[in-house]
Amino acid sequence: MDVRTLCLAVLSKGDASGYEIKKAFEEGPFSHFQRAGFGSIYPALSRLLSDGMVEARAQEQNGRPDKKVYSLTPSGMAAFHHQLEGEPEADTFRSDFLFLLFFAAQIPERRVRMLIDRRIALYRERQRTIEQQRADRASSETPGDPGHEFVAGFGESLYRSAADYLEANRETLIAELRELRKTSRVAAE
Amino acid sequence: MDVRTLCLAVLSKGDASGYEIKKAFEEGPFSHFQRAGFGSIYPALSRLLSDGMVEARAQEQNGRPDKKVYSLTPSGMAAFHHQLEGEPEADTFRSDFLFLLFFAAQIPERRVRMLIDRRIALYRERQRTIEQQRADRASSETPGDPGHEFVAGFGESLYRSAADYLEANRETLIAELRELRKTSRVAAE
DNA sequence: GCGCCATATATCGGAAAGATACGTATCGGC
DNA sequence: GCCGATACGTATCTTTCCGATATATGGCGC
Repeated sequence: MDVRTLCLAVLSKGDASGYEIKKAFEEGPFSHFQRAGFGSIYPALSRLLSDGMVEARAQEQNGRPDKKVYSLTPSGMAAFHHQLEGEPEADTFRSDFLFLLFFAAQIPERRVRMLIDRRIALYRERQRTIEQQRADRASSETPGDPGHEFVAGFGESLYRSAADYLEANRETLIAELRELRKTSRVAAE
Repeated sequence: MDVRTLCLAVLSKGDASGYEIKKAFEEGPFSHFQRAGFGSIYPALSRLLSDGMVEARAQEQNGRPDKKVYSLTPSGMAAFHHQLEGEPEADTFRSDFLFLLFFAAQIPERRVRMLIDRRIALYRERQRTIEQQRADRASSETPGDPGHEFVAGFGESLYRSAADYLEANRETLIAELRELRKTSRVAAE
């Protein structure tokens, strides 16, 4: 998904400024499976504007510089729905963490341990964040959007599995690394 | 991880040409958590070469154009190990699939069903691929590298969880979408 | 004999990301 | 009363990256 489409998606949920769109990718529900920075959002909005897919109005603010609030035009809405009809591209997953652990045999045991522990904490935190957000939505009056809930559940489930795996296999890895080091020391003699 | 480091990583496992490095990211164990295309690999190798981190020798081949086989220099090996000491950047996960499902309420039921079914098949296939590769390694003489096995196990486990979640929640999602459509029809009357 | 696929190197253009610049306002601590 | 951190807000610049493309050859099936 290119950043233009992502902007259309955010705007389909309500008007927003460039800054607010960025926040949607930092904190909102999108944050777990899409992202975009200022370097992509502002050029995307300019182009959407000149293509007539969004409209902008300057909103005065006391003190702060004007906010440019963008809203979807009918043409932009149509373009967004057209994008929803296309075939999804393959997911991308990139992990420096797994890259490092792949070379665990070249890393001191203490550091391996620390890397894994930190990662478990991170995954647990993400898991709890999603749980919390879902609980908040569940307690509010409006029934949650089924798609939103399904996606949130997917994320929650994956973070839990990831943390579970790390917890379950951490000691085995450490033990195997020790064994390996012992063997290679013997071989070197 | 920038592509230069990724090239060093592949070369640390043995000499290779640019084409072979690409294949390592398409089929090898790296493929599940890092990737790189020709457009990044060749420039990266040129720069590593001029920085003295790799050496190249042309290997003649009958018919085919010469293969340029790169190998790590001591300086390149040092740079690689230095990279292993740095703090890993945050993982990136991007999914058009989840993006689409987030907007499931705007998508026809048949298509939602198809998208999920295809995705389950994809995850199961990936899961089985890793299982197969691990089984092959287990049956060979050489004991697997603990880091490699740990990372492979992580991937296998995640693909399984992802497929399990989709299977377990597919019908619930569809039912909720039907309910939603019924309600909004009633509301429109 | 034709097209397609695998091997193989290399570049180009566009998209994207991170860093940075430029500004204002608030809030807490010292 | 001042300083730094944080939040709000728009925008560009440079590096990096990726997909498409160009160029070549050989094998295989049809």
